[in-house]
Amino acid sequence: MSWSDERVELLKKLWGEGQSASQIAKELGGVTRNAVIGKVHRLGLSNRNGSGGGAASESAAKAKPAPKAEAKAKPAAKPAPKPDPKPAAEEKPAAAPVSRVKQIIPAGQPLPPQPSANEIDPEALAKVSEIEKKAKKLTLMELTERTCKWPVGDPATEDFWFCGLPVQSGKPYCEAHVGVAFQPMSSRRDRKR
DNA sequence: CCCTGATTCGC
DNA sequence: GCGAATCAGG
Repeated sequence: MSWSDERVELLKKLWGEGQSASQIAKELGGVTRNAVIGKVHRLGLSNRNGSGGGAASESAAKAKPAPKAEAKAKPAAKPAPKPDPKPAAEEKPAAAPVSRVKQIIPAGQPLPPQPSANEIDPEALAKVSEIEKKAKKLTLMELTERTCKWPVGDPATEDFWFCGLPVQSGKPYCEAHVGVAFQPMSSRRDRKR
């Protein structure tokens, strides 16, 4: 794979968005994160720093102020070459947070539990619905051992995806979802019955 | 252990 | 120019 014009462009875009090198590598496909990083440097992107011999910035890349400010006005060029077959489906809120997720996932991997119809910490729920906006919206096949496997939406419709955010070490979900998945017992205390 | 980016250096 | 290997930090 070579760095075609378009690929470089996408690289710049994603890098500018603060995507990690590995993430960009995955999206580009055919390259490793090292390749991405190497290219980034050659392109002159990257941070200012000059520690020789190794290590460089400690937490420079992590912080991203708000460098977004460029409206590429490419002349007669294809506006958005998305070689990514993503079935964009965000017309409706489909939101239905967690309360009514149908748990009918094809068989296979670790299946997420269901936040029963119990009352879960409102705070945890709020956190979830908030992070869901940032969810990677991965498909079953894109899940890895380290991506949050929390299902969102109705598996029977197009509005279905997996959270996909980085898992909370060890757990199958990201921090927010771990929050609602593993209730401390405190809040689930018997609902008298 | 997982991850991150940075640098080096043979190709 | 490229990117794997390596390094260094979280």
